[in-house]
Amino acid sequence: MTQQTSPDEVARIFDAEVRDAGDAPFEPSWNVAPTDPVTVVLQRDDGRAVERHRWGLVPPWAKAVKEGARNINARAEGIAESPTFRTSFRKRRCIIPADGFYEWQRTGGKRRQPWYLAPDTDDAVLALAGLWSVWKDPVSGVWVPSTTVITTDANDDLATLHDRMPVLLPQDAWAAWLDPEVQDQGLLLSFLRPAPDGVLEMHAVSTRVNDVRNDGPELIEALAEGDADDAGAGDRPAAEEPARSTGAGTGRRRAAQADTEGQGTLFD
DNA sequence: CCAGACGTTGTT
DNA sequence: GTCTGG
DNA sequence: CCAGACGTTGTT
DNA sequence: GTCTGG
Repeated sequence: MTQQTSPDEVARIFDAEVRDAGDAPFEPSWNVAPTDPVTVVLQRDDGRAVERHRWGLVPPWAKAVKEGARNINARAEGIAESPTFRTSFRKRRCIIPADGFYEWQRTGGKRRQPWYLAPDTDDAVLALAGLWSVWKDPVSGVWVPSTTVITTDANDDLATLHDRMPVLLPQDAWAAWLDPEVQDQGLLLSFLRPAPDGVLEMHAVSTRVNDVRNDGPELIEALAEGDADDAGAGDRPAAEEPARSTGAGTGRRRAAQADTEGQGTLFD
């Protein structure tokens, strides 16, 4: 996924407060990879918080943090029963604010063609449905917050790329999803369905995104027409010093007003 | 009772 | 932590 | 998700 | 083929 929106901006959009920014400082990213820190929105006792969690849910019984790597996604089907996810589904739901996400298309050959998907409404932030947990490292005693992205069937827009997609929560579902007091599993599960068609724009991008060492706004640039099989940089080594764009105009978005309006229209 | 799993993706 | 398999 | 490793002994 | 790292 991509996360360019700053925690402060996310806090405005979701009516939350930034917490725990120190542990995993925010950097805009166009290539958020498993085990990387991700910005999440969740409900604490004293209000909504924007935090940074490790991507890949580490269950409480894990012996090592790496065990979370397998849990980067949680299938919506069975999420209420699975030992790894059910407690989080009942008590620790969150939203992962993403500017866009990637899907890899199997082309028949070995190469996987990445596509970038983002709201067709400029300035909207996607609200990916997620779960979170905390795990205490038995060796160091350090508490590690972690998160997972819930997936469901792909909608028709994505069907040619892949058969799954992240769950996108419409704005009118945010409050119930984040509220740990809400226990109506039927209601919660009803949110976990494919997004309506037409809310996402998609275009093929360079295979540079396939290497986690690459990052920067160039990763989401559309390939020229007919270049879908282009190697990009997938068969070349990643840059030794990957670009972290600090250029003007990146990592910023316009007023939250526009964001919330955009989001509000996504599922009308 | 203890040991071992606990997950998703995609491929065959 | 909790469930399943043996 | 994709990329990259997948191994030991011994030497510098 | 399968696992680990990011």
